[in-house]
Amino acid sequence: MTVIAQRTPKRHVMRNAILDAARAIVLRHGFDALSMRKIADVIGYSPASLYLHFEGRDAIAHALCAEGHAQLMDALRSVDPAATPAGRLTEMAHAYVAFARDHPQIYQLIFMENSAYTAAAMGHAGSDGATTLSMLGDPLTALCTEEKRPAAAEILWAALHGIASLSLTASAFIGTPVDALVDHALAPYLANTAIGRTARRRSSGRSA
Amino acid sequence: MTVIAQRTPKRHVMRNAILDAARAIVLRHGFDALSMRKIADVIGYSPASLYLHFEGRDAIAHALCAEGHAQLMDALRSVDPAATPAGRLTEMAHAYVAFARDHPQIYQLIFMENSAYTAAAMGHAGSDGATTLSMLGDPLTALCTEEKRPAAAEILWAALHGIASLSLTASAFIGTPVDALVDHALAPYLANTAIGRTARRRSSGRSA
DNA sequence: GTCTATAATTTGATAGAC
DNA sequence: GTCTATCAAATTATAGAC
Repeated sequence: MTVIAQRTPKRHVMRNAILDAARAIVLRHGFDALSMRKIADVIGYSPASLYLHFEGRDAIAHALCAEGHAQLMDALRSVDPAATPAGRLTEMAHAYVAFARDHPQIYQLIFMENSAYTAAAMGHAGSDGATTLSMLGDPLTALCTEEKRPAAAEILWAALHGIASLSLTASAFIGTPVDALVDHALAPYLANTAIGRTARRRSSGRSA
Repeated sequence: MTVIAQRTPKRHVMRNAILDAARAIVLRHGFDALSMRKIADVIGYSPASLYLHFEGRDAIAHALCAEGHAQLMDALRSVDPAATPAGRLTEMAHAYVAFARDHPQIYQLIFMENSAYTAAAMGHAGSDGATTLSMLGDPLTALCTEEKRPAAAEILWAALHGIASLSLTASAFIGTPVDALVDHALAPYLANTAIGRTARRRSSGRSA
């Protein structure tokens, strides 16, 4: 932690510069537009230099996946831990689709591209072992029987992903507001927790 | 219909040959692998000839979208029209996810690539005006109040798409069988139609 | 560590002969 | 309608100088 850690001082700096540039390109023009040359241009290095820090384009994509997933986990973690399980679940669900709406290219990279990228995102699983499923499973522990919880988390995740994902590719055909869809997906879990009204209030007061 | 229709006899033939080749490439190696040259190689024509029949790669992709969506509509239409609304809804939902499982590259092209391709698929909307939403809405007419039907169709579609889509990219993280997830998504609509047992039976007896 | 230079491909698309 | 030939560009990745 004192001397050894400084053995390669600039390694992280350069790596981060590459990832910053890559992230910017993906955010602006989508993942297909990501290339080694464009990254090199952005950071003012030659393309050859990138290979000193990453094996290739795919390794950078994998890193972006892990990073994006961690970002999503942070968003889910930002819910008020003092709230009731039902409240936390509601917050989390809305935060999930909001993340997809606010970072569509990242969301698409992580969950809509292919199973390798999804695995790169979930496999790494943040700095701890958190995944979308475990995050949703947490507030569900109080709302489901022990037995039904794993399946419940997957069911809810699938519902939220369906909403988030269709809102990116098929928004022209979805007339119902996204937050109303989310509230509907949550309804079975909140049936008699008297938080229905809260959920309904959230639906109205949301913007970009 | 007699003379005029024969004015351009081979037009459709060539067009179909191109689409057949394009479809084969997408099915085998995914949409990213689709290029004008590869199509030309497959059909034994020069790349230049393709431009006589399609504006470019994107036009071919659009045609594949429309075709793929029509194929999905056919799958949904193949449910027994004599069955009860609840039965038809159940059949349709399972047919939907089965289509995604059996034609993952096509499903991804239509619903997971971008909104332009989704619009190209849904906008065309088969030979009639059918879309995923209207197909699901049909059996729902008998199971929902008139008012709730449009939203119900979108909610169900989102749930099914979430299941289908995650089963393609995140299957490693989904432990619950796909058909069980579908049955769960259907449950609210089938609450008291006594078809729950039928749905449960379907879940066990499915294969590729 | 970084650069220059470049190899080796692949791409979409077009001009013009036939 | 189809082909040959080709353009103009982009891509990943590497070799070797510094």
